[in-house]
Formats: sequence, C-alpha cells, structure tokens
Amino acid sequence: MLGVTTVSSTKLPMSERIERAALPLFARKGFEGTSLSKIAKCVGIKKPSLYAHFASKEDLFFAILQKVNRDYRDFLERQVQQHGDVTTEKQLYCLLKDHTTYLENEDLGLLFKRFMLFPPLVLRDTFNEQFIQSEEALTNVLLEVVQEGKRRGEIQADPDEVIDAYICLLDGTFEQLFYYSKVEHEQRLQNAWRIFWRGIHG
Amino acid sequence: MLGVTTVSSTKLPMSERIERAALPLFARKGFEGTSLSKIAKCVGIKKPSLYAHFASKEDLFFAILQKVNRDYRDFLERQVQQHGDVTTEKQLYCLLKDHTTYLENEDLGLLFKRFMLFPPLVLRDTFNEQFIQSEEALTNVLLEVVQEGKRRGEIQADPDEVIDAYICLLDGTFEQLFYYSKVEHEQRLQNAWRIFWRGIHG
DNA sequence: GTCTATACCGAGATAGAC
DNA sequence: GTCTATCTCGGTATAGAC
Repeated sequence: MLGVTTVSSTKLPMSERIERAALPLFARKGFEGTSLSKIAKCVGIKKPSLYAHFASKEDLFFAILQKVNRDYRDFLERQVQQHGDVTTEKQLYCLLKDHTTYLENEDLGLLFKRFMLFPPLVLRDTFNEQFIQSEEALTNVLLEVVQEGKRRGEIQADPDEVIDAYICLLDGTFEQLFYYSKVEHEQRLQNAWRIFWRGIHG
Repeated sequence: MLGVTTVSSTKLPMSERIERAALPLFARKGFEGTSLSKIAKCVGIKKPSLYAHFASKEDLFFAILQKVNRDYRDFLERQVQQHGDVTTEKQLYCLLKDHTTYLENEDLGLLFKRFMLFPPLVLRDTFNEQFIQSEEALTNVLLEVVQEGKRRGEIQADPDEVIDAYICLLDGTFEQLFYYSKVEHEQRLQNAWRIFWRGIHG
C-alpha cells in the first residue's frame, strides 16, 4: 500500500508539483494503475484542477516521460565530464556503479526503465523514439571511452563487442535491482564486472 | 490495438481455455490494463461465466502465474537433459540461446518476466516466493555445468563469479529482447557472449 | 455452467460558479 | 486556477432464470 506523500514545495509552479507527485505513482503502479484522484491527493488539490495544467492523463504522462529522458541524458553528460582523466578500467567501472546508483535511487530511473520495457501500448511508438535518443547518447559515451582504452592498450577486444557486452552488463545489473537486496546486488555486480573486465582486458 | 484472438480448442476444459486466453492479454497489457470482458470475448463466452471457474480476477491471474512458473522450471529441466554430454562452452551457449528463444516466443516468458519486474503491488510478496523457486532451479543447473567445466579445465574463473556473470548475461539479453529487432538482438548477444566466454575461459 | 440484467464503484473528463 | 457537481463510461462482481 502506497502512502499519500504530499508534495509541498510551494515555491514550484503547480504544473511541476503535479509532475513530481505523479512520477513515483506512475513508476510504482504503472499508467493504468495510477488514478488522477490519487495524484490530486498527493498534490493536495482536487482532481478537476489537474485539467487546468494538463489536457489529459496521457498528456501529463508524456510530459513526465520527456523530463525523465532529459534527466537521463544530463546524467550521462555529467558522467563524461566527471571521469575524464583516469584509467579506462576505472571509467567503465565508475559508470557502471553510478548508473546503478542513479537507477536505484531516483524514481526517474524506475519510470524510465519500466516504460522502456512495458510502455502503454498506445504510446509505444512515440516512446521508442525517445528511448533511441537516450540509447544513442549512452553508446556515444561508451564509444569514446572504449576507443581511448584501445589506444592506451587497456582493452584488447573488438570495440563493438566491448560496447555490446557492456550495455548487456548495464541492462542485466539494472534488472537485478528489482529482485535482489542491496548487498546481494552489490556482490553480483562485482562478480559480473570482474568477468567482463577479464574478457576485454586480455 | 490487440485483435480478439478466439481460443478455440474445444477439447480443453473451460478453465484452461480461459487461462490460455487471458495469458497473452495480461502479458501484453498488464494486470490493470486487462479487463475481464476482453478475456471473455477472447474465450467466446460472456463475462459472468468466468466466475463459474475463478473466484475473482486476482484468482485467475494467480493461477496463470503458477502455471508460468512451472513451465519455466520444466523448460530448465528439459535443457539439462538435452545437453548432457558436450563441451561446457556449448552447454552454456546453448542455454543462453534457448533461454532467449523461450522468452522470445512464448507469452509465458513475457508474462513471467513482466511480473517478476513489475508485479501488482498487492501480489508482490506472494510472487517473489514463486520467483525465488525458479531462480534457484536456474542456479542449480548452472552450478553443475560450471563445476564440471572447472574440472575439465574449460573454465578458469571462480565458479561464483561465473554464475553471477552468466545470470547477468541472461538478464541483460532478456531485457534487450524488448527494444531491439531480432537481427540486432542476435548480433548483440553474440558479442556479449564472446566477451563473457573470454572472461571465464582464461 | 451459461446466460441476462443489474448493482456498485471508480475511472477520466466537463460545466460552470467563484 | 480552483472548486463542487455532474456526466459518461467501463470496470469487477452478483442475482437469479434457464
């Protein structure tokens, strides 16, 4: 049972307060499983007031999706700037860890992934487009890191293989966030990482 | 938009026909997104008739979940028997491929994974229990294969690391089923597999 | 076991006063 | 912009005839 968490930051514009209240609900109970009355209750307003800010439930949902996608790409950009001048091993490992932390702690991440895997059928096409943008951003980051690692001699394997294997590692460890405890997840991530690194390091 | 696919195997008992009709609907549109009227339409009966076979929507859903879990464990057992006497490399690779095929083609697999990741909150605890059983079955299979591979000298790495990395590989490739085309998925699986094998083969 | 009819509810959405 | 009141629709579920 989800408690009603009032979003109280009174300084924010109403539309933003609504989005922030709706996000965790959509993330946890899905699109069909989240009702406008519940959202309104979390914001602290009445249901019809929502329509002063969003044309429909789908409209609200889509606005949130866009924000989530942008936030993810911002996260990636921060990662690139943060870990400029270290070993390739550390770069890839830190990205894996930070990626996990990001998806673990933020409802943004939960929503992002939930609707990447199981979007409401109506919005499937529109959302796939958004997803591809984020995916490309990630691939670009990886490509740069891996090519640099290849130049430095830290990576032996073929870059395409490395990137695909790394994305698989990200997806796999992400999925496991849902059904392992924090400590068990950490353990599994470590083990999977070691095999991966041994596989590309040569 | 999902067309109405009538389940016509008249020889089956009604309860089974209902489950078979409901499964792909639950798998594709989720628990809340699937209505009893739609299910009834697919079976070719009227909505109230469902209640002669299941006490509630949740009841029907739960019956299906149990079947799905059993089917998955049966699949694993078949795998073990099928690939008894080949190289460890081939055993692990075939399991990866067959696992993918299983989850790709059967609505069973789709449902299994959807509600493993995002179960209806009410059923979370009950379902987690079921999941743990299936997860253990998989781990047992892997443990045997990996220990044998270690004895044969085909595997250099630590068995725990290998198993965790392999499950991560399974999870990652599974997740990618959702958003890559068949050919692209195949390519990515190959690449990820090669890195994995290099990482454990030594 | 299956049907028609219906109860009951909560959903998304709108009208119109303030 | 927010409210109360209300509309319409479709959901789960039940009653009771056949």
